[in-house]
Amino acid sequence: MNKADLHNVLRNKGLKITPQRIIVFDAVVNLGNHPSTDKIIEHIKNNHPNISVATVYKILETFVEHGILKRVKTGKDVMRYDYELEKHHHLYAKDSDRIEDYYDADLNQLLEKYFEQKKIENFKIEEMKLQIIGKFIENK
Amino acid sequence: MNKADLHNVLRNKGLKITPQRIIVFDAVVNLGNHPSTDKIIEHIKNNHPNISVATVYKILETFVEHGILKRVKTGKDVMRYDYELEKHHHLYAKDSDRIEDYYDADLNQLLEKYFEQKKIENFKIEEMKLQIIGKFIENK
DNA sequence: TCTTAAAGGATAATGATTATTATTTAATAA
DNA sequence: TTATTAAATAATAATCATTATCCTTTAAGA
Repeated sequence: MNKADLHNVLRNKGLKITPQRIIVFDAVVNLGNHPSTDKIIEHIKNNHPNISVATVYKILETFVEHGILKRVKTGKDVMRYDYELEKHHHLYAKDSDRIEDYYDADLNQLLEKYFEQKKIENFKIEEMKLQIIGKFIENK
Repeated sequence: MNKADLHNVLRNKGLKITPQRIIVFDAVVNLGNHPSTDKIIEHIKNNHPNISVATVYKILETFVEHGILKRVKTGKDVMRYDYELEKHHHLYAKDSDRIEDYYDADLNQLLEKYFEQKKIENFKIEEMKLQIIGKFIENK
């Protein structure tokens, strides 16, 4: 999902293409992904002060309903949003509360193969997400 | 972590062993694990109506700080608690919002082996949690 | 027991989210 | 291009979970 796709997706779903929706989507993208509601609202307040907070909440809700964004959760108490729909996992550092996407086709394949053999009783797998918890190492 | 251990853990951490703490811990265990704050408070209200809600919040916070409980997050908006400290993953059904623990030593080994070879740049792995999303199949 | 720091209880305050309702607007067709 | 209308937005009030405050009680150790 990128900015250009948004138009089409909204149209296909029968949702109106409004400036507010574009602005909210841009905000999530510009904030580098995984922003919290706070961050999104703050960003929009700065750049488009005439958009109502209630509208932002409603748009986020609409986007999640229609699969345009996903909600991500960490151990902390805030909701965060993710616009990348391509299959990926998350690197998460508790101390800094930082999240990064982690793409790894080999890993996906490994997991899929594994669960083709090893069936889980009474459960049909649709999707798998690995949360890799640790520390980011800053290189000086 | 089981009920019997709680005493020792509290004592070792220099935390006081209070009836309220025991009751909150029991509530989480009795609720079958992964209960939401709501469920915990409701359960305690029914069985011990003289415990303050604020106290329950404070105890949950204390338990998380000291690793006695962990917070679990789903895609939904509520906080849930997990007392099982043994390494495990989660089966999660979006529709019913149900979570089950999933133990799989082979899987743990597979993942560990995989990441021994495949290093992630600038990241030191401490822990991995697989969230397996899908549907529970009820058998009639 | 006595002492004291820690913990609990009650309630107010906070703050994020949701609901409400009037107004505006995007989309469609005439 | 304009008119129509359902959908979307804005503003604000209401809600509700969580946190803070402050006073009282209690667990733990001397």
